[in-house]
Amino acid sequence: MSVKRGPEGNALKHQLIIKMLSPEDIKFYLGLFKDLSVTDLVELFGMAKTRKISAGEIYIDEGATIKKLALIRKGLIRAYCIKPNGDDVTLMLRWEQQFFASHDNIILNQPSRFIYEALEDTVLTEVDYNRIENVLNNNPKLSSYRNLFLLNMLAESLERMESFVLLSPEERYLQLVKDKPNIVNRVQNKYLATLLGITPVSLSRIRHRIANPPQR
Amino acid sequence: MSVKRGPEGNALKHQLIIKMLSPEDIKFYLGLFKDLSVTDLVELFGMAKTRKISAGEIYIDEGATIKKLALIRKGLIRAYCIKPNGDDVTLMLRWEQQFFASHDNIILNQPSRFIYEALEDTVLTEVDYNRIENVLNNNPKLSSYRNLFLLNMLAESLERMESFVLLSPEERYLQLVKDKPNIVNRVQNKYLATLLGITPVSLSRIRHRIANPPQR
DNA sequence: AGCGGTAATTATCTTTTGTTAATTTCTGGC
DNA sequence: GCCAGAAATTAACAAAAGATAATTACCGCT
Repeated sequence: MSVKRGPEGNALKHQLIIKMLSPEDIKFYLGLFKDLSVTDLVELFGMAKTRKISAGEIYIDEGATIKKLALIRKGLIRAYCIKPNGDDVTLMLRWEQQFFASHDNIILNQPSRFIYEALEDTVLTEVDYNRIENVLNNNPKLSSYRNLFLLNMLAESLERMESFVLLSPEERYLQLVKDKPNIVNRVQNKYLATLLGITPVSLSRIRHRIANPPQR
Repeated sequence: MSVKRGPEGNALKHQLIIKMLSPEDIKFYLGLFKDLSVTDLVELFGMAKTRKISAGEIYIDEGATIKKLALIRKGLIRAYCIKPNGDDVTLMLRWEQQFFASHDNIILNQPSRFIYEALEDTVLTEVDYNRIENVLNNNPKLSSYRNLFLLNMLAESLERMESFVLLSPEERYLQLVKDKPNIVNRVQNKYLATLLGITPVSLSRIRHRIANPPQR
């Protein structure tokens, strides 16, 4: 009896966990992480919860300390913060098939300075980073996946940084329209403006300039 | 004989490698990586080379493809790129005890768009990332160190990004002076200006405004 | 100490952005 | 389909930044 306990226990655990992941979930994750085994997927997402957030609702509030890591299945999330003078500034937009995390909590280990709200009705899969950290550390395949994600996030962040140094506001807007036209359509201009580091009024003028090029 | 070959070979290898790392090097690295064993350090830096670059010299040129990872022991490195119109823009500054890498090569797997030059006589320890990648992947302690570094780089990059969205050019300059006064002193203003996303002329005016606040 | 080249500052002018407020357009809810 | 509130645009003005050029300050080198 005692001999079989270990394996039996594991098998049981897996069965239970697999029940929490629907077949569609498994299929979805397998599509995203092509070279991961179902076992690894279950290990990662077994303790994941699905959450629905309706448009306008706040997902992570300022001051939060829970290390949430979420994958967006449907919808759109905006991270913003409130400047001392009161107006809010968009720092990040995330949409379908993208991960995001309260980065103050996970990266800087401090209460979140940012607020994460849903701009559309949103469905996401969330895990508590504390609970998966061990799994990530001990499973080499998952470790290298985390590494890959960090590299991707870094690349994205560096690219955005470059855009501020190398491009004018107008060029940044044109780049955004070119690279993410669907997002431009889904998000209000006032949020896009602060994301680009300018005011909504200024973005409006830029759009006007683009539509009416100065003829001579 | 054949029984002892493995261990013996390893011991020999270590001895040879340790010879390449001077006692000062070992001490230096131990100070930087407090919880790494000497064995791990040797594994990482055993194949590292020391390079001296004199002020004004280029370390990595545009179009380079070698995945260099370097630790600055002394001196200061500037990464910049040349815009289509011809003027150069500083993207990054790195100095003592900091790592840097040709990030186009390592992160994006493409020829470097940037040029890395020494602004001062510089001494650095360099490794070919291809050669240490296996070591990093297979040694859990080193893996988690790499992870930590990626997180730090990400945090830094995000902070810089935030500064572009949340602060005015003047506030960015004040922040730079406050956070890195020694770097401000070591680097020419024209390089600081483009790092802040403005022109040297504009930085000069900002400095003037700060020195002569508008009295009323 | 003096020379020459570069960096930094200043000046002038143009363009762009920020700010505030008014006006128009859009949109969701009934 | 209408109405209220929000978003986007437009307007008007102030402030800041870009561009170019001239001037001044600085620095390395002999």
